[in-house]
Amino acid sequence: MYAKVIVDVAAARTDKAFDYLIPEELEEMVHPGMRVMVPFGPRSIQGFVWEVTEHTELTRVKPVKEVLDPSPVLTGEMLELGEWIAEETVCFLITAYQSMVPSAIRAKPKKIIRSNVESTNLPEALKPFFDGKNEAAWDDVVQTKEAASALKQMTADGSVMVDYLLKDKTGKKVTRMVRIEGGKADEDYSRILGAKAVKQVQAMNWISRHYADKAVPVREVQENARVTSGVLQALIKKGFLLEESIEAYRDPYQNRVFTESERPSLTKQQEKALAPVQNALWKQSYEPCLLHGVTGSGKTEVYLRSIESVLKEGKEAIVLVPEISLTPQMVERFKARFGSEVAVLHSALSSGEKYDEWRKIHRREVKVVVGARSAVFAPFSNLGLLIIDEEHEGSYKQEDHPRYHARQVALWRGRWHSCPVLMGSATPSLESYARASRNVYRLLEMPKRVNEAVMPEVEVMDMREELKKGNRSAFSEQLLEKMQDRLEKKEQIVLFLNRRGYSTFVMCRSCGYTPSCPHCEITLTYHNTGRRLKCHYCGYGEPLMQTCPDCGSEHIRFFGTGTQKVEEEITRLLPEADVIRMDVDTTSRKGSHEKLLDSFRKGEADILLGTQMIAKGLDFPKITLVGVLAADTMLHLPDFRAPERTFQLLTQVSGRAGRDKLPGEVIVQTYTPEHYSIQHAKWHDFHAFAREEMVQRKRGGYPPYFYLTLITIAHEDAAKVMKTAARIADLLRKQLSPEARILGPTVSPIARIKDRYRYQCMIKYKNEPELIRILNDLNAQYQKEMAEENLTISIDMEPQMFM
DNA sequence: AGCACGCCGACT
DNA sequence: GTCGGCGTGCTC
Repeated sequence: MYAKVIVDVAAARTDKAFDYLIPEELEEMVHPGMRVMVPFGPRSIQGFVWEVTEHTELTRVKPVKEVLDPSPVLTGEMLELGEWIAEETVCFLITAYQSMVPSAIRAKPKKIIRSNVESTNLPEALKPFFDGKNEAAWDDVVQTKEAASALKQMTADGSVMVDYLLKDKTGKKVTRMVRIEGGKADEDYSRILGAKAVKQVQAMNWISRHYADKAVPVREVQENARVTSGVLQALIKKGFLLEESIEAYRDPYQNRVFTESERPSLTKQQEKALAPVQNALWKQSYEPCLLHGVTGSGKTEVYLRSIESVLKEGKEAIVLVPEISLTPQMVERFKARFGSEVAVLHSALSSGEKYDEWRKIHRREVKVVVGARSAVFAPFSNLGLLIIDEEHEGSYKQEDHPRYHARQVALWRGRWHSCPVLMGSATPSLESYARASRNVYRLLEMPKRVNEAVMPEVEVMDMREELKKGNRSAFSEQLLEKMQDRLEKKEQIVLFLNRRGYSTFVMCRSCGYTPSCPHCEITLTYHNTGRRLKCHYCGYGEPLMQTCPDCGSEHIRFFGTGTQKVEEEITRLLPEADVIRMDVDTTSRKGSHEKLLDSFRKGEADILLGTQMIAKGLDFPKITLVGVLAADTMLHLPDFRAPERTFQLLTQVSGRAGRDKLPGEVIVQTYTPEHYSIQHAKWHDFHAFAREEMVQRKRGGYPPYFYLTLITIAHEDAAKVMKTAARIADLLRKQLSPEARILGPTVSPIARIKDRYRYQCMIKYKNEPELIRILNDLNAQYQKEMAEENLTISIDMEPQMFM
């Protein structure tokens, strides 16, 4: 028997299956989807078994060395899905497979040297590394020239061997347990053990009273029977106790109690949305559904009910949620309803915790997974439903290899399992909305809020007028007045500003000099903490200059407003208000995000001021005023989705207000009040916005009318980048059909990052069956330059970002 | 991606 | 003469 193995070497030339002989003694143990160690050239590496066959075309095959898994880590479905992802996103197969398993099982083999020479006979240069043992770490030895050269000689004459030690990164946590040896329970221990063994008797009595016939964690006995581990050890030795260990899971939620709140009854519109999903589930048919429900319409309850149906069918469900809205509140709702049947996967978990959650899924111990993007790969084999909450979110697209879109993966899996895929949003992406309009997806609408709550009143403030009145602050008069009003009424305020730091940039008033990053083509942002200028792309920082380095002037001015500056301004204008600021600078520490929100919920602050991250999921009844300080910050970015993102953001943010009994009010400050994104958001009119935006998309040749592919070329040498980009554009024009539009090459919106110049080409197309092949050829053609000269050509199918 | 093989310049 | 520089090519 032979195994076709995808080896763990992410390179163009190794991006295929390699054949290995399965030794007879391993024949029963090797199955597709398992990891194996195989010899590869002079070394030994890991790979995934892709297929087990009886034949090979080759005459010389090496044998599989070791099987790493007792059961496959990749199911047959995953193996096939990986192929699809590799093809669709133009990446290596191994890259696709690696992204499907938790990082903890991506074991890194450690290279070690074994010597078969007496340690005293070793060359002087090597002695310190072996330190009397016959093993040394390869990485340490090759650090110095002398040692490396001595090693080389010894390898040549066979007196040392290089070996690979597979370090178990998984670190399964075990709990030590004891149980009473059969037939020995309930005896008179003080008689058997003797009156002198007080502690041993104490331990046995406690165990027989509480755990007569089952195992108990050692720690529990120690704590409750007040004995030390030595006592238990003695009992094990005497044969009164049996020692065993069970695998423990690190449960990040172990200290929380989730109480099932009352299950709300469904509204008419919720029932209407739920029915088609249930039908598809019962009929076992693939059915993509777009659930368009306004903020506060109760989408989550529809998700919960459809999952209930899935569980009743004995099937499994995946719920995808954007990383930032995967808050404890969100998790709580699922844990409360489905208890221990839920696993949670998100980036805040340690790699060990992620691995534990993954194992629960792998072992079929849970039936529901709630998680961010990569949770779409949860290894269920009997899926009944996939849910994508906030379907429009750009973060579902992975920005590095493999550049997959979780929504596309979810649809693929839905088709594989013949089950419904439920995509929900208050502001669907135009791509999905267009598909729903053409009946490719089933459109489910929930236009009303639950509890008869009304949509908040949105007022648009023209900041140009404020400027004319001489108001240079971040707040319009109206907003400030209303803030004062809420403070008096003890209601809460949310202020949104999509810009962290203190100010956008600083400029010399005398000569106009603006400091920019020496490594990236981007102006530096001023941060008040530490009075430093920072680059938001590479992290470079420098102290704020006292005088202009160009002209020596002392007149340095701050332009633009960031969250830090607004915070300062609030303290000045409304000294009685308590403010919580939330942005990447205040939430970088683990758990701080949660802590800040918690304290706001408890009413410990009046104002929550934050960036993007506060736009979603906040559901606090006392918020009655939402202020968007600068609605047009994202409107003028060089991205065709800018209007869409602005509309989505305004809708999401204003959805935070008036979710309970108290009516909400929203104030949107802008310099372009007439813009359609802002106007339609004001009237909560998604359909009108979509209609108008579709016209723009058609005119510009953008999705959903055209598909896009973005090719970015980067290198330290600007001339080389330009030349290569031009050649690539040329090549594409020659090979693609005349219907395809190739734009560029042009300088990327960020022309240089970390000292590398960037150019890009964009392909707009409707139907190019040869495109993938052409892109693969392109990769092959430049493979050498990419490997040797640090040239990068990155191919992004259906990009979400254009920077 | 590694890693060895191989063919040319400066050293004991 | 040899050590070691890194170009070239292969890995079942």
